[in-house]
Amino acid sequence: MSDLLERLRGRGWRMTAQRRVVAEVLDGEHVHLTADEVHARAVAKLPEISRATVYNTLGELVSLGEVLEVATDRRAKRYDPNAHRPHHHLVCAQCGSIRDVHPTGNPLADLPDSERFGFTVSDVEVTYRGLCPNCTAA
Amino acid sequence: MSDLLERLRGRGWRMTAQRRVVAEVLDGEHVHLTADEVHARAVAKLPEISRATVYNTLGELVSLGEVLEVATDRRAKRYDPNAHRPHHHLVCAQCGSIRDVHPTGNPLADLPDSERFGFTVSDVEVTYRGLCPNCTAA
DNA sequence: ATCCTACAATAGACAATGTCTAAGTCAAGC
DNA sequence: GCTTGACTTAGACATTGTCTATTGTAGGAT
Repeated sequence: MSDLLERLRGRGWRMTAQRRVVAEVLDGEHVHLTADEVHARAVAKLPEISRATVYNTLGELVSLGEVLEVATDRRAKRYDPNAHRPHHHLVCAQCGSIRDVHPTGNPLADLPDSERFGFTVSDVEVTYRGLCPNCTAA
Repeated sequence: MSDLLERLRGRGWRMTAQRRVVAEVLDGEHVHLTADEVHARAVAKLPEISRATVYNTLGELVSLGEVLEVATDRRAKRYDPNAHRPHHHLVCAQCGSIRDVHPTGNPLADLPDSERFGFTVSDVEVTYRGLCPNCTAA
């Protein structure tokens, strides 16, 4: 994730303790935290960080294309640091846990012109839903 | 949509003016209203209907499988009365307008076991994003 | 090493969407 | 036409996110 910090510095980002902490929290595979979860973990490392700063920083990371926003359910947006490898999501309908998945096939090719209604289609997002192993057992 | 009212009566629904109005508002193809939009249109027909009733009724229709919830963007949930014909959505990234689409292919078959992480996968939701004809022109 | 200044962080008010509760109302069966 | 329990209502409350005015500070200039 220090790669990330380097990249951001190269883009003229001013490096602050708050931004470093947010970037650290968002490190790893299959990480999909809500803004509030990011805030909670950031506070653990830097108690005086404010909610607004976390929201601002997340918004900046999204604008810069370093983090993806995922809206898999009706609740809070989640932030996915795995922005540089295209993927889709598998969501547990019960507990909300999320995994990154890489289906075969190309859904963009599956949308015929007659179904495009004159839109310029640029992107597609696939969300699989089901029960995770824990919730299946219960 | 009177089909719908009949089906609901058959399931023991008490028929009220409020529920009838909500069902009427949700009639048609490519209809994807937010709860507030449903409320606004319902008020036009029945001025004293309350917000809570609209939310309750929408929730009941979703539970009964007569209406789908669609969360295409970070904003309000939308309600899709086209619940009995499986379909996906094409969303304008600029203005948020939505069309129902029917892609070829079967994305469920495109998720190998090795990418299921022990989940029991039951459903898949595909959201295409792009610019609608209006927003492309602008 | 210290100073400046524009950019960043803060607290908290505000906004949008959705949920809950207590009390009153009414559809439908008797 | 009663009765009753399901339905509706108004508005308080909860959650998530945004904005603003003020204070602080990173990093270049001196």
